Amino acid sequence: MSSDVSVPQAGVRPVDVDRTSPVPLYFQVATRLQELIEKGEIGVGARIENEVDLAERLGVSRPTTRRAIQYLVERGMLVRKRGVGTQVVHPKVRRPVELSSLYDDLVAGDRAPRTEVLSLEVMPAPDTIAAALEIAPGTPVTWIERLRYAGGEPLALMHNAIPVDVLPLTADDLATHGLYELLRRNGLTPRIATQIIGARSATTSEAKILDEKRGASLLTMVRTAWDVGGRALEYGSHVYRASRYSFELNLSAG
Amino acid sequence: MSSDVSVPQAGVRPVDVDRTSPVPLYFQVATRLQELIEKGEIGVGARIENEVDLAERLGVSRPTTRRAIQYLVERGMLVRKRGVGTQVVHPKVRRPVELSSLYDDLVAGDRAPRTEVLSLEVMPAPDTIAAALEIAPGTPVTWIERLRYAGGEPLALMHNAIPVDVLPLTADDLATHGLYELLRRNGLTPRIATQIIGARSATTSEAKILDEKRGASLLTMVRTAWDVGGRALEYGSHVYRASRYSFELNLSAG
DNA sequence: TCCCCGAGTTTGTCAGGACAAAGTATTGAC
DNA sequence: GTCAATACTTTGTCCTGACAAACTCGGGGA
Repeated sequence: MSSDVSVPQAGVRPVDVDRTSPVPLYFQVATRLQELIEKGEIGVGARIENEVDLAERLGVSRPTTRRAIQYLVERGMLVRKRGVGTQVVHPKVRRPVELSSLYDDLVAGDRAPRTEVLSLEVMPAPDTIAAALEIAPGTPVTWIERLRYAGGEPLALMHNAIPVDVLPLTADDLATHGLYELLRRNGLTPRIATQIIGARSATTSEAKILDEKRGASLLTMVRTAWDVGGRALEYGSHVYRASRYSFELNLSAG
Repeated sequence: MSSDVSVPQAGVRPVDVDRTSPVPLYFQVATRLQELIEKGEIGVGARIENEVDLAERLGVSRPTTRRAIQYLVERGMLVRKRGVGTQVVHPKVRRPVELSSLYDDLVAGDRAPRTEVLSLEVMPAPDTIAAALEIAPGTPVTWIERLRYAGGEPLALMHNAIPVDVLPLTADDLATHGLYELLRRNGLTPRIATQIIGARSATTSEAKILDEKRGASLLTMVRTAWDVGGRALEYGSHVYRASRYSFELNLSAG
């Protein structure tokens, strides 16, 4: 096999682990390996040393080494095959990162984002929103309408509903902070969300607000986010100018 | 704590594991636990038995039990806290499942899908496609144009490019099998993909093919998929009728 | 009554050993 | 020379044992 030539055994220098440190040994090993991989010192496609030898040289047990490797395998940096060995995968294929967090970071990437709170009121939840949030219809929610700008242009019209017993909100808060930032600051961590992305033509009023022609294509996104306890934190129904915005996602299988 | 009342200890019947089976013990235990949780026999929020007792009653070692529990923790069904125990999380919060695989399963869900191959030819890759696939411009690729129906109506117009040295394709193959099915059958497993979802208005010819009015909103999706080795397998540029289709995604954070 | 401290519980980390299973490379027979 | 059986390498599974760290809860002291 010619591939053997291009798959050199990569070594990890021995003296590495610090047994006085409070950070677990397996994590120290994993971090060390990750560094070597990211610096390119182990090279894409290279086989790393086998578990047994690596454990011996680092002075830790095989289960500890194994756990370190497993950690990196789960993060998508390594691939193991029984009877073969453990290889470094291509950087392009890494990042099992769940998904681009939300939407803010996308606009924040290059263009100066700005958010204008058009309205904010507490009202009883209508049926559709109550259903999405899995709360009783009529439960008081804070209903927010915001207009997001990027690069001086309107980008998105966002509607959100947050149950008041989840978090009371004021317009001042939202003027300076993102909704998710406010949630997190109050100990409310969204864990999963379901999104539906679609498209439709702009209504006359939407077109006016977003500075588009009537009938222009809009991207729509409806989302509900839950925390660890399964409590719905937020419902959102947003429309984006398709001419200025798109969703980018990285998915990983297996 | 009143929560103790609502958090009963849930038991797992002892005789369960089959040591003659080729399926690993930890997996047998994990499967058993998962069944109990999904059937609701352990109830949301309930604490499961502690590792040590569970291991003893099942007749396996603690590491094995631990691994089984860990497996379910990683899948988002359980949450552990040191000094506290292991709890069943709310079903809504489960499913760190990466993402709905692709598109096929969505239409396959309820409506009878059908695919018509409009054209298939081998041609040198134009610059944009070559760039997306990270191959040299002019490298021969199979260029496919397909029309997907669901429930008797046209749903999407799909364009794909697959490098011929990745997989040679024929129209017959594609008439009866999905593109990803063909890839997988040939040992080509897409591992990650980047997608960009946007929207725009239909051109006249698109509107005609898709049975829409001119200027109707279309969902657009551009995707490149790579295998474990970082080799680009497929480039796709698809348009969907926004009136009949939307993307649903479940994302999970941290 | 309130607070702090310690005992008990439960998960987290780590070691060392043993065998099984899958893949690769070598050897041997034809 | 080709092919199949064998030996070897490497990861996968499983065990026993031990101690540490985080959390809960009850008792004792101020």
